[in-house]
Amino acid sequence: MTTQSGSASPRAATLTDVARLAGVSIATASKAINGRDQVKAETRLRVLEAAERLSFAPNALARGLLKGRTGTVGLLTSDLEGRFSIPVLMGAEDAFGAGRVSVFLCDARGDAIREQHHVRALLSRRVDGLIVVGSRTDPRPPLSADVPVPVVYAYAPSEDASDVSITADNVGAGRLAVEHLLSCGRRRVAHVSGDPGYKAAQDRAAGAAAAMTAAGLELVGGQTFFGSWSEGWGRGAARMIVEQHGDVDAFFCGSDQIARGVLDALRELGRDVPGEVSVIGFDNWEVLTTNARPQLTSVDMNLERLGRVAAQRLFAAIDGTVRPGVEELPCRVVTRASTVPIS
Amino acid sequence: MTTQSGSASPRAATLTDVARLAGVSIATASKAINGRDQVKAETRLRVLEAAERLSFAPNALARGLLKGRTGTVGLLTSDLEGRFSIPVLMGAEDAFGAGRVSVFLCDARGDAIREQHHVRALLSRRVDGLIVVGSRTDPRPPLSADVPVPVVYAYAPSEDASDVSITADNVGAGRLAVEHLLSCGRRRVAHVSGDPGYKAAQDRAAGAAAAMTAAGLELVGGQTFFGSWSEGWGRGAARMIVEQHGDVDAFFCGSDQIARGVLDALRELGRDVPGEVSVIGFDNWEVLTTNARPQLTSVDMNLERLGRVAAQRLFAAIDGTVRPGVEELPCRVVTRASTVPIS
DNA sequence: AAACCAACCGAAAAGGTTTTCTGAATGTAT
DNA sequence: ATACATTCAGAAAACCTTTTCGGTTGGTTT
Repeated sequence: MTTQSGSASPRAATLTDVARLAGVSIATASKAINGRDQVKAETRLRVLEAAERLSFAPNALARGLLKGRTGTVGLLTSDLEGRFSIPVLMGAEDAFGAGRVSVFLCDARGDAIREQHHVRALLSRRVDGLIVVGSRTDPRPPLSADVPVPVVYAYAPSEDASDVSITADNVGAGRLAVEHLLSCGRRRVAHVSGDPGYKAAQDRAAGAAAAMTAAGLELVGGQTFFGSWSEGWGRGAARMIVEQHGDVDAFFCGSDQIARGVLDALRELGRDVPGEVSVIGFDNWEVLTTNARPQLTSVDMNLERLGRVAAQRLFAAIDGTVRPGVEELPCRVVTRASTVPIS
Repeated sequence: MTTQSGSASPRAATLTDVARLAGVSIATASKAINGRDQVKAETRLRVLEAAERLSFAPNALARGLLKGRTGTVGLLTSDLEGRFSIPVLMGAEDAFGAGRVSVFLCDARGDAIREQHHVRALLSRRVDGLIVVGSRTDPRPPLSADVPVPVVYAYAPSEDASDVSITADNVGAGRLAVEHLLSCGRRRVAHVSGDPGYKAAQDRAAGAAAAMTAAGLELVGGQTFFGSWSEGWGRGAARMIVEQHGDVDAFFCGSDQIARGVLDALRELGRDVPGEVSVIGFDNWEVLTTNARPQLTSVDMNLERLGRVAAQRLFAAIDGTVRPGVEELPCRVVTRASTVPIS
């Protein structure tokens, strides 16, 4: 049964209504509500009561029109389903939500046309700035140059070095992971990673290799085993490596999914984790790490922090202070049962 | 090195600029741009060229102020990290993005105070409507009554039956899952589910029991085995059930995580899936289903569609047409290797 | 008593767009 | 040539808030 809404909303209360009810001019009402000091305490009280009674909410459109600042920012993501954008987005939303800023969310689905379309819409709404969130750490083409508001690129940096970009330090992360394994007393470390077409995969591998070299060691097999970001690849790679290099005593995996596969294969091969072999994953995806047997140590990219930092940089840029270039935030190792020191 | 931005953005072009450049009044410019028919073709062309040259974008604030409609809606979610909100959000974003509507995203983190705060901010920005997305199907308290714009509740319905709510048909989903297992020739179906405090768990269990009854059968153990939404519980429950009811030939799991645990346990017990036992999960979470051995059949709640429908209902409500009550959308079974007909 | 000061309030402009109504110009019918 | 219809352009109001500046009131100083 379809009905017409008899919506009992006559009209949202305006400052004029408040002023009339309080028996003052709109100028005074405005000053009273905004805490300006040109109004007597008693009058202010009267105005505030009136505002309360009418549940008055100042019209942000009118205010934005007047002040040139809207207190809104656009958050442009390329793929919401990807699990990297979400934490970044949360961090940003968090940092903004603390203040008086609201966030427009747009998903471009990796389509440049759609992205352009969204940018236009956002500019038309006079956002104060934009955050562009990518799903890979490979640099991406910048937005068309004539965007009249500050832009910050998060996770996926801009190709243009004069833009402001925030991303995760994947080289450092690779180093951290290997150093953690070494600190557990391991020496024969294999690195199983995903699609080599990802810059993140290459960076982590570079960091891992560097850390091994620094310790006077070499990765098992003398290389990184690239494949796909799947459990299946993890299983296959682990079996192959154990067969060819029986003395392997640690796996640094390029993702938690790969690590899950490695863990499964090791169990089936009768290798004890963490007794004989240590395993560390990447991404610290709770649902995978905490359900693994044993629970999985993993590298956390701190994406939420990344989002927060991006928001802060955007704030700064809106206030006119910019620090162009790519800022790489450190990752951290979250230790669980799959890596323990050799006793 | 921090620098002051020499931002080369003098000022966004306004309609006045366009009009001046085209040598017409702003009224004519407006009409030309908006396709009104009070303007000569040749004049319109001149205006459009001018607008193009200045890359003019009409100020949505001014327009919204005047027309009373802003073309924005608020999307209020209670937990972004939860994986149920995201697809709904995507569907809604999608449905809106197709038109001229932009979406404000707010995450209340399950905190009523923060929610209230966000609602106020959104109303201050004069959104045309609100979608409230929950992370569980348990009914939730409605927003405070004096919200002057239409509200649609998605996934988590409102406790107030006169509100508009869209959710997933979990009873029907339970029935579907069991019917699928029966159609594969199974008769001894066990139902392993998660936290019984979730309405979704109860609903699915009810649907499953009903389907068994309708087929003249009974669930293995005469009940649903509730526990937690984890792989660990799936493993433990499967072991227990196989021990106590050795003739079990199918598992309906309350989540894909539980199903993963069940699959692991069955493999370790030497029970062949899908040869001896069929397993069906719930949520159709790709990363879990497609990486399972064998790949996991699962019930998909179609959350993206749910988001889209919510957006459509909101559109309708904004246009004055409302259909109060809880609308339950059907789920569907996505068949993979873990369930095949007995040959 | 005159001049001055402080405290408070209100009028008005500005911000950019849409829409209505009036006005001008051109063309058509008588 | 006059009356009239038609087509197009522009002036102005409206939307709601903030802020500046001028004005009023009452009290204080010389």
